[in-house]
Amino acid sequence: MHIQPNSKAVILTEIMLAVFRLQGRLLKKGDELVKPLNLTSAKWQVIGAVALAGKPLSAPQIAEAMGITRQGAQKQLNKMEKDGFFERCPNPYHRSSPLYALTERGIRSFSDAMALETVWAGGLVTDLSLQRLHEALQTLNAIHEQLDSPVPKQGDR
Amino acid sequence: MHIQPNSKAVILTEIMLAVFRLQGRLLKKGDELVKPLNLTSAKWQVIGAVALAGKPLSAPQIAEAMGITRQGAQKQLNKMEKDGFFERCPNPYHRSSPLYALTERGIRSFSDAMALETVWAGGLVTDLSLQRLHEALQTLNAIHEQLDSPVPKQGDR
DNA sequence: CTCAAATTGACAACTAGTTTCCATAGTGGG
DNA sequence: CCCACTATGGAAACTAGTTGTCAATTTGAG
Repeated sequence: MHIQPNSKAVILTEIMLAVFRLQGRLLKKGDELVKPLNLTSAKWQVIGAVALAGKPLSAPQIAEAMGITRQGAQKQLNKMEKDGFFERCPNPYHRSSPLYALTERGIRSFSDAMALETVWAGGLVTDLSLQRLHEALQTLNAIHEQLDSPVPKQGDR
Repeated sequence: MHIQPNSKAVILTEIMLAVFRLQGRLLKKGDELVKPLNLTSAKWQVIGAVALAGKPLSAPQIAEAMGITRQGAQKQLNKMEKDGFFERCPNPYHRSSPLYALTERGIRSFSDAMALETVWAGGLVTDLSLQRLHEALQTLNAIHEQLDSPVPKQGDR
């Protein structure tokens, strides 16, 4: 192989592969972690989006917060409302688009999950410095921003 | 909020969220990138696994290389064989588990995709230093290893 | 007010992966 | 050789997301 080991493109490719592997791992770990709470990683993320907002949100708002499509979020919400994690309440700004509020059960699930996650995450990174973690986070966010910017798409208003 | 902003657990949580966001973005970008080649990110990864191995592989070997389940890889392979990217050839070590070899078309798709990706990746990271990218990669891999370590697997050959 | 555009929810079909179960093929120990 | 065990492929049901279509609601320009 004659690939230059210091080429940015090559490193970026390796970062991409690392991101894919990590994502799979993290989802699986998350599923294990919150299984005792009758949650999955996906449901946990939905609950987290509303919990962190601190107020009921509409389905499209939740989708935006999670970075998934409106329909994807709606699907989860329909199931999770049926399962008692959320309840619909009237949206003063849009009669036919209800806000989803966490029920007692939903709130309890979120704080239980957060507690589990804090313990797990704290034990995971014992031999990585805070500095290193910070820099990695910044680098990932920088890549994400560059991914967003160069394709303005055709959506100019 | 009394969360310590410098707590490792908090940073790790943010890294996890960044990984999720990035993964979604990268898959979408990958789909766009290889769409002209009649590929998707998933198919591209399967082709890449075999191409990088440099020799035909069995379905379970491909699954392992990709970090997905045997059945997941098998599904892609069944479709991609039908679409002419792979052809089965006899496995001297296992009569009923064929090796999957890239066809001419598969080889061409891989090199076309790699060319597109190199151009794209090289243009993406203009304002990140090689050093930063390297460190981020190492950090991600370190996290991945720590995720893996408590659950050792069995199984070569 | 009215009509066009945008937003929204429901639904269907699809991609890509998972788990589970089954039948068969290969392997090694007795 | 035989028998238990493992590896494999196939199929089905499932999770979680996507795109696309449709009808109804909401909004805003004129």
